[in-house]
Amino acid sequence: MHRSCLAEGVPTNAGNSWISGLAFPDWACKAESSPGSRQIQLWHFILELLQKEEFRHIIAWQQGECGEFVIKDPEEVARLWGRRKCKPQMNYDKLSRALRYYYNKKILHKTKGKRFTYKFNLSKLIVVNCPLWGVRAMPAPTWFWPTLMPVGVQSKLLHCMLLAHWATAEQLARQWALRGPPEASEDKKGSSSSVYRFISNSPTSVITLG
DNA sequence: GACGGAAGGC
DNA sequence: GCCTTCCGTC
Repeated sequence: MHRSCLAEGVPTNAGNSWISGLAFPDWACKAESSPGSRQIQLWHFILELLQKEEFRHIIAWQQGECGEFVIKDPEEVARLWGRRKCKPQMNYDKLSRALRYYYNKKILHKTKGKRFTYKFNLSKLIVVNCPLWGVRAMPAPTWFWPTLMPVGVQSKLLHCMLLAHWATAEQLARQWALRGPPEASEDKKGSSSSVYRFISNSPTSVITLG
């Protein structure tokens, strides 16, 4: 993998990634896993930054708002993005233009009235198998997991599911702090496909659910 | 600051 | 396709 201009301090994909004490496997953060592109996508990079404690002073999840985040230091985020893409002239004006292209794609939308605040679109994301939302684990409906699913579609679905999990990771961490992870509780029994199971398993095993 | 059109690169 | 760059508009 050549990233000669990758600067120190810029998040990479080496090893597992963490958010609020939850481990994400390598594949979850692989820039190269982005469908249709061999290069990292901006929204993926944003998620990388949001995952890491060390960048919390420049970009962070908005408390109490699932999927919403605030860019606290726009020029610094742009600088990091520019380093990652080997575009030293990158600035927030250009980065924000790229973010605005996500509006039509329903990946992001702007939180009106709040400066530098955006929100990942979670409205269409998967709510199944999320204990926090009171949805007991159930087999994924057939419309969601078709028997024959193109690789690209699988990847997109996984990205969507990841987003959903990221958005609830804070709450999960709090729950786990009180009750311990599902593997230590009775929740793991039966056909329950908990969030923990999704996170810890390989994408292949996730795909075969249902 | 935020938006979106246009052109262009890869 | 996904930006990057530039720019006019609000």
